[in-house]
Amino acid sequence: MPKRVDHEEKRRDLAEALFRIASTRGLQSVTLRAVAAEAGVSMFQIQYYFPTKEEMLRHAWQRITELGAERAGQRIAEAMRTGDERAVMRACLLAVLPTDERSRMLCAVQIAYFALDVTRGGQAPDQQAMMPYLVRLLVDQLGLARKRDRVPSHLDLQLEADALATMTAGLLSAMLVDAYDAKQAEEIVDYRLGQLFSA
Amino acid sequence: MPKRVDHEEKRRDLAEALFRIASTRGLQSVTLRAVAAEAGVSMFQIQYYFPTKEEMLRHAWQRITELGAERAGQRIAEAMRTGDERAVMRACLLAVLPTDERSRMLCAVQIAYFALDVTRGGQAPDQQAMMPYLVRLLVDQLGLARKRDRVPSHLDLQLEADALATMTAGLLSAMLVDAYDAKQAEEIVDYRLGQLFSA
DNA sequence: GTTTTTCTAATGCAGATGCAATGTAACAGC
DNA sequence: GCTGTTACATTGCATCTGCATTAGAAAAAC
Repeated sequence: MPKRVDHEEKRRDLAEALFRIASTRGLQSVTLRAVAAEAGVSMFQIQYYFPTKEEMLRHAWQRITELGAERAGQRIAEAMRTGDERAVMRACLLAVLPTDERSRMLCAVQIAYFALDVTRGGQAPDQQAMMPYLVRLLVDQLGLARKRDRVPSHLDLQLEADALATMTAGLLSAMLVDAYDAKQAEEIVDYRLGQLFSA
Repeated sequence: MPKRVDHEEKRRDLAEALFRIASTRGLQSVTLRAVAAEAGVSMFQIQYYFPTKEEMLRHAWQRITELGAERAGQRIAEAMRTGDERAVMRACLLAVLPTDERSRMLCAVQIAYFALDVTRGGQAPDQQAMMPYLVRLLVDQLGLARKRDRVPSHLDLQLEADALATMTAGLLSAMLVDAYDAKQAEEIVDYRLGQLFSA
């Protein structure tokens, strides 16, 4: 057999090129030729590794959720090791925000995919899977904190978690248009958590 | 002079056709021919009323912000007549959410434009103008409420307003993918306002 | 050396796209 | 009733799109 190539790695590289185009020129500028040029390969390779454009976009979406879950998972797992509910919740809320250039790019692309799904019948399988997971985690942590009397018992855990999760989602959008920066986002999240864990 | 036509009204009609396409098939499906077909006119009319496609998209964006501001403005003005700060804030937070089919369509289109702006250098003039305006209004209302001892004095008005505004933005996105419905959104908003105005 | 995989390079193609040119019907003012 | 402006239809065009095909070469396992 000839030059052995890791197909999955190659696909990941091509997906990165796609991200670069989508984040700087928009998802509608993602064409087979554009991705090929950005990746520095011939247009044939794109067709070689992806049977169709739709499949390329689908794979890139899968990849971006993978990267996002990886990033968030690391930070949350790290916070979980402390056993501090507030730290875990803080990690949950901040881990998905665009804090550096890399995450900013990925978030921009995610927004583009999100808009595409919203405007086309609403098939957003992974988008719908992330939010409920985040909310459930927050509810659980709040439940633990309540058991330890770290948060007041009169709180509605579900509604608190909903409020926090949606706030983070809005914060993500706002940060992408530079309405808030990373420091301000931390401040807002810490302020809210402070309210819950103080009273 | 011949058949006098209200150009602005015609442009509004064409913009509505554009919204219908963008909200059901995505913004990348908005072509001169598609808009013409959707509006039931010849393709030439599109070119006649808009010098270029870019200009058509720009006009439609301007129109959608106009419609949004109109809707929100009405509800907020109505609430302001009561003189109740909590009612005003409630109106601010709920007025921008997609509660019926019409607003849902417009919000979907807005998200599409938003994604386009985020992924293309970040020129989002009106997007950046709406959020600060909403936050300022919330800060003002909180200030009034504090003067009347309706909210605790230890609140950080700016951070509270930021938290509420971003929560609404996130709620909007979540509602578009049916993660929450209008009733749940009201519940969350009322819960949060209840916290502020009870303690 | 043979074979199989990976890739280049070139090309074609049918459809869609934005845009422009040309032709024409209607209606207001004189 | 002519004239000229306005509103519109039709057609064509260069370009780009996704997708397919072809001929061939480089490279590593056998």
